Amino acid sequence: MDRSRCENCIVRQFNSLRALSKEELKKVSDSKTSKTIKKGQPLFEEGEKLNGVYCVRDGVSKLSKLSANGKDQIVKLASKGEVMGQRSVIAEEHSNLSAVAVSDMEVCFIPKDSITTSLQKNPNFTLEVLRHMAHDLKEADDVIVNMSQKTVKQRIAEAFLYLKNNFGEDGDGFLALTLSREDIANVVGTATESAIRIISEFKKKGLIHTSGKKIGIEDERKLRDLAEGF
Amino acid sequence: MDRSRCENCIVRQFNSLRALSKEELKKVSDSKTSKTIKKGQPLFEEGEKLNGVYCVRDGVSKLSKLSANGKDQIVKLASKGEVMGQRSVIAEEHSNLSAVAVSDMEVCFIPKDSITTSLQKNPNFTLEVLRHMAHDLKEADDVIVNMSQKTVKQRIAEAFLYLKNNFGEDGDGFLALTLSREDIANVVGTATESAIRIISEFKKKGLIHTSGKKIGIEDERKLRDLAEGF
DNA sequence: GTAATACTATGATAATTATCAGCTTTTACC
DNA sequence: GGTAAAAGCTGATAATTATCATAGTATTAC
Repeated sequence: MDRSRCENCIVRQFNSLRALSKEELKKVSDSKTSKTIKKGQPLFEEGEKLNGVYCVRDGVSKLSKLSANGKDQIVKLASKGEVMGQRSVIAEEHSNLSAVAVSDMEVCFIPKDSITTSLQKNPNFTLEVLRHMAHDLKEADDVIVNMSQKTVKQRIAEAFLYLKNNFGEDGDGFLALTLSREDIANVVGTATESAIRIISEFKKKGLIHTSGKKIGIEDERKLRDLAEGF
Repeated sequence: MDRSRCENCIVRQFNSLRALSKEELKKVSDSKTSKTIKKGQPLFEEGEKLNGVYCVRDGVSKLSKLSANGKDQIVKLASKGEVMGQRSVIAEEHSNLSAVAVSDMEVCFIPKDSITTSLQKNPNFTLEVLRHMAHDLKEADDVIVNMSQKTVKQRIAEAFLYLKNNFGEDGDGFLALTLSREDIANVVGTATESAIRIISEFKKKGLIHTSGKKIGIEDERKLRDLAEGF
């Protein structure tokens, strides 16, 4: 079985491409190109015109937006199965976000033509994309509320729980996705020093343990209570 | 001309319902009910199961989410032409937001059946809804960045500019949409007292003028500079 | 292997924002 | 039209968070 073909790609099960017909999928597969992206490399930049979407086969990318004060706000972390750049292609706008790999990645670039024609002809696919976007919008609403109503401490606690739930742990009990302290700060929207300070505090309190950049969750219950505001 | 019919409703031009066929529109119009909502009254509550969507003919509604600390975070203000509850109906989930009128409203309630059948059968409509949601998602991303990277002062300045751009001014140079100080605080995600203090400060500096609850923009340029961080 | 560079860490201090308390003004309602 | 309730306002203070400075530690490049 040729795993480089979309038809045989497991990742597809997780995203809206599964609603494509056999013929459509064949067309997509014929037009796509595979890319390997090293950790730290950009996939696309804010303001760039996207000629297609990126389907993540492996690895994780941060989607961020530069704010006026020069800091990057990470809006989302996209991993296996997620399609990046959909929003911009659908709205026919330049990208509002930058995408940079936070781990080595394997992605497929799908030119927008095959996407847009399917969007116009296959209601099932369009509806599937719509459902995904509805979900993303809900998540975005939740992020807005968390950002504006929770303290930095709560947001960091929540971020660790999020990382565990979405990316899991390695064999040694550390979070499988290792982010730099700066990236963690940019996820929760705070200064790097503040993030580091709170991480130290969590460590002292036995909520987490660390080894270099790696972070492991020690007391999930307490972390959750903290995130909820108790 | 019967203006109570969707076919003749101008508001429709602003939202995705314009992509419906004549027959679909007729069906929607036959099944919809018109409602008058007084300022302060709820349209629906967070967690409620929505059996349809609300199309705003007149007035403004706040869409908010209760946070753990008991404060309401206003995520969006919906006015003429906007469709509320779409996201929940599409995702087949309970609403993640509450909707409360911030001015007297006229809305049409459209049962979800006519929406979902059109979503399955009319790709143009689905695509139109998708485009709108893509736009909402971009706006949500922008809000996330503003919330996490800007100071309360900047966010309030921005909120006033937003109110002017989206709802305009009355004959006397006041913002057409009058929000309570508490609502303003809930839009920018701060304590009511902090919002009031900053409003007083803006007044002293000649950026705005007030009369009771009403707020008028005095120096748009300076307000914009402030919002941008200068 | 070592120098250069980026990342992590911590202290001191300043700025921002929240909270609590008390007061005045406005609004709503009988 | 009077009164209770709600909303608006201000001061004092505490808590949170950012900023600046500095130093240790890890990574990378040559």
